[in-house]
Amino acid sequence: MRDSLTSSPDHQLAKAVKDSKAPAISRAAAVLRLLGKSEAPLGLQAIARELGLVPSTCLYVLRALVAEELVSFDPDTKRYALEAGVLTLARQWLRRNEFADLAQPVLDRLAQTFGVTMLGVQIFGLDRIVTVAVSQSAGFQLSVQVGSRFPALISATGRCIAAFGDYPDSQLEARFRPLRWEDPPSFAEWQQQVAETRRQGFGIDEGNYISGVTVLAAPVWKQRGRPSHALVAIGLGSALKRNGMPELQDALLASAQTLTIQLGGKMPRP
Amino acid sequence: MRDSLTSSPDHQLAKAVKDSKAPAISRAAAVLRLLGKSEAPLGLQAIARELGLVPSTCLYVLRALVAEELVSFDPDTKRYALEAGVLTLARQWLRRNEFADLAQPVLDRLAQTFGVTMLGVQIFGLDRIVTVAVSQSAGFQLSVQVGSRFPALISATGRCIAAFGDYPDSQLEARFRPLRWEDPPSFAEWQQQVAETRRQGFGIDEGNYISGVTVLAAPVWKQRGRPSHALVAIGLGSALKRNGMPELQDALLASAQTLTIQLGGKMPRP
DNA sequence: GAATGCTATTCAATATACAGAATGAGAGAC
DNA sequence: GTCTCTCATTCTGTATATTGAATAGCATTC
Repeated sequence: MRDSLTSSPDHQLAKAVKDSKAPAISRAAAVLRLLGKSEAPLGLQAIARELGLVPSTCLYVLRALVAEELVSFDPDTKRYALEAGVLTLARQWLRRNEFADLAQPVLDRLAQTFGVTMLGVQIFGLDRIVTVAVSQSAGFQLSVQVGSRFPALISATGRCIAAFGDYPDSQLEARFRPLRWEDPPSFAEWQQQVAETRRQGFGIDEGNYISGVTVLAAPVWKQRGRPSHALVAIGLGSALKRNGMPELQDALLASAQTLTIQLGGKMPRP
Repeated sequence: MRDSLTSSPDHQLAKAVKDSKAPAISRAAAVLRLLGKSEAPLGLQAIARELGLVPSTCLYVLRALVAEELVSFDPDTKRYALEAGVLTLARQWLRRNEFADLAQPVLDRLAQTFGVTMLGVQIFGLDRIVTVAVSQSAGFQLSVQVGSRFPALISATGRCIAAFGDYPDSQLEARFRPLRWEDPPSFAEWQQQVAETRRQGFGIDEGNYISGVTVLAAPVWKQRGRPSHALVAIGLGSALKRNGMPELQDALLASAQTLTIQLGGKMPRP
């Protein structure tokens, strides 16, 4: 997901449209994502220009999306925005997502016990991870955080993905290079940390991703092979050291193993 | 949204596909909704049969949705299900939904003060309402409830929509008839309650929708005209009577009026 | 082990969704 | 007031998405 500065016709979209036998769907998804990213409702031209679509085609896409209640249309301003229909889909997804269900009480318990923010994330290969469950020790604006996306190899979860995913180094490096850290490790340093992660069973990011913030991640398997999810603990570095890192590490690892078993998965080495 | 018993090719979909200039999008939306409704992942044939689609067309739709990460595909079982991409869209919608943002603290306060479950809902004409924010006095599985849909005229919110929407009686009755209540009022009784709602400024449902459960709803306006949202309080009838119904009514009405002003709307009678 | 269901998938013909130009419809400049 | 610029929208021919049949895979049954 490259940030599009001002107006750069979407190149990836052009390819997706060409290859697909249902290009309207790629266009529709691109429109939805653009509307999601935008701070304010957008007009037809703005959308068409940003995505490199012909205005008339774009209009038909938008009309179809409005008819499906995925996009709202204000007849006065002629502006389009996301509609609540997307919420309904998300709710349905959450309802039958086993991992989110099973992880939630675990996250709540760990967040409360150790005073950290806990995430349950789903892994999408080497591409990215998505937050699917959240528990915060203080305050509770749950739903706004669920659904966040991050590059796969960033922070502690990234070290887990690299450690247990069995990817060739060349692929890892290609994905590693463009990452943005506040305090970036070198690829060599990072590979050592990945090796350490493989040994310990969980990953640590000590202020690399965000200065002063320590992140722990333990992988969860749904099938044998590559991990499908992870449990993540996020805390201020100082707070974590005081509050017993070792205990949190043990608890995190144990919870991840329990979840793996509940999901019918298999840890890599018995 | 008619419940499709077993296998009834979707009639509404057929019409939507025909009228639209981008039928693939209607098909895609129908597939997403079907996958959302389904308890388990579905195979290609099952989806095509249920929606009345040609299997090959359905395959292309599914492939496009998989490419957009809105649908997941298990190569072993050849089954399709909703993917986490829908979550990301929902999160983006929530982030820039003014009503949900403004309503959340209000709902939290009312839920805690009166020991009731509070909802913020968005109104879609005479068709339906969608829950966009939730606060429960005990326990907190927020996200799973957000996104729920109900028929527009059901329960207390329905009386508000009828009272302040200025719809012709014939339309109201057509929408009223098919509603399912546990203890259904007659249309005449209901119209009296609607009149009462117009007088009081908020709607009450005392055990009609669900026996033993009292629901209060106060409308919120985003523009002049028809109400766009509502605040809803749900409690056991007995608990509500003890805990000071009048106070809750006043607080609900006051909060709805405050929200209306914050959203830049206008109450009907100055 | 062949046969019979069921799947998912490919393929070739054609109905139609789409691109691009032409037309309306407003908003602002002067 | 008129002109102009930009926006949304309609119109029309053609590349192509969709269709329905044909193929291929994979269990289960006989």
